[in-house]
Amino acid sequence: MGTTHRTLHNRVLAVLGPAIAAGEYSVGHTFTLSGLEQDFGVSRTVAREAVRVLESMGLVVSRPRTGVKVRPQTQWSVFDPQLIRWRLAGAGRMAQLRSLNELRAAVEPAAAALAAERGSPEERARLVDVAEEMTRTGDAGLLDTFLELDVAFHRHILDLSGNEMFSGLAEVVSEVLIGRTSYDLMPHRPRPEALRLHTAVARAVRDGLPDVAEAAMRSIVTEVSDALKEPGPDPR
Amino acid sequence: MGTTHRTLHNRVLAVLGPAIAAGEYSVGHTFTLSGLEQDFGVSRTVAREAVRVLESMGLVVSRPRTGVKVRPQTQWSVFDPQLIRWRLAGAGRMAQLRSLNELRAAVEPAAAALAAERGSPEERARLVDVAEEMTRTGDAGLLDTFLELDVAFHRHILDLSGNEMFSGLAEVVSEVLIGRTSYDLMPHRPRPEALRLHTAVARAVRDGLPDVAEAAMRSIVTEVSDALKEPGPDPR
DNA sequence: CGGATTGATTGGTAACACTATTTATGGCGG
DNA sequence: CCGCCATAAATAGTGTTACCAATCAATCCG
Repeated sequence: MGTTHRTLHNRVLAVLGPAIAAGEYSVGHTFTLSGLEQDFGVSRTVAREAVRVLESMGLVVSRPRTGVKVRPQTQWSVFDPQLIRWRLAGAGRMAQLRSLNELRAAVEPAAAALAAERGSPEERARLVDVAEEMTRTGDAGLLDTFLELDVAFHRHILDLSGNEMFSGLAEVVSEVLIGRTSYDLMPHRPRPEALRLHTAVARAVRDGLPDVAEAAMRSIVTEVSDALKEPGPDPR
Repeated sequence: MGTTHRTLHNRVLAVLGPAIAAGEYSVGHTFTLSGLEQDFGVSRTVAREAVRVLESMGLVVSRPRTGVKVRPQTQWSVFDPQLIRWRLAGAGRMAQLRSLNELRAAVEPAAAALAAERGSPEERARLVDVAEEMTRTGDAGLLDTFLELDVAFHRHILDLSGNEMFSGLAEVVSEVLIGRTSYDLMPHRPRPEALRLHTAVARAVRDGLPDVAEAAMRSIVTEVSDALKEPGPDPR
């Protein structure tokens, strides 16, 4: 958790951001700079810098005479990686995971298709290696290593898509995969079907078959979102 | 063009941001705060606030003794609406439009499917009204009104999806639609096929048919991306 | 009821001390 | 004479304080 608390305003953000993101302050609640100065024991400059960042994320607006007002969620920059992290860390975690998974379900199949069309042959071939390694570690029950490979697999496809916006989701997808396992939303042993599908995606990408890659990836992500719809951690 | 130049640091951002986003400063180029103070004729505080915002978008890093360094594009928050606007305004316009369209092609069909499942019957029905109005104005050749309706149509579907991240793309999709017409990347008269498809999406959503809505929307967005792939009238 | 007043709060400037980091220096051992 | 490491100096961001200007919601008064 080496979150960069290098500067003072980042330390203020690390407290204020998650609190606002978690809805601990009602929409319309207003802070004052002097209030923030006192609460955090920082100078005006630092408080202002923190507010500027929150403002650029759409979490608050700052106006003279009014103060720093919390905006409704609909105005937030919901794709900001920092905001996503704050929400994953706090109360909105499940809601955030759900919407992120719906996003994945939409984006990753498209990314797989593009990856099959673009990307160098070597890089596409490397994907098969990762998939096979996943099968090995999955069968062996090496969960930590498996997670790392899973993350690498999905990130690689997003990068191969050649679309910077898809690549930009890699970080977020990683956090979803990690968060999912650490909150027991995953079967403790990877399902054979899932492993088979990952290999299918990899081979289709390697062989330059966009439609096949897209379909296989769609199976992966919809299977996952079905699992998330079920109430709690899987019994049995 | 009412971009909020209310504050001084926003005016600095309005110049610095687009310049960096357009790649006018090579990766690794370093500014100094005192340099920015002089170039823009602002105080240190203002320069620092601008840098803080750029930093939170991943465009630069600020370190002691080193200065404010431009980061490689792979580190940028490519979903930040502000950054997207800057790129659409400048040199990276076509590239940005292309990646945004690929994103739309992935997201909007999924959003249409979700909209058919969720959302109140009244709101879903309203979509049909918009589609029919589009057909009327389209046939009549009222291009400005048609664009407004088109924007409203797509925004409405993204909102009805009930996924805040999809809704969060509404602003961006609007800018794509607007930018597309204002840069002559669209037929000057809406194609009858496109009008028919919009109506088909609307009816499927109203009738609660996710698969039909998804398929029809997919036809819309892939048709558009095909149009973008063609060389087209080179602007400028 | 409408327009002027006012005071709370952010916006902006300036000057200075602190701290981190790079670069240069110098001394020491080989 | 060379190489290496410790140390000092230079430099740029970081943080603090104080003060004044601009804004605007609320209030007061004609």
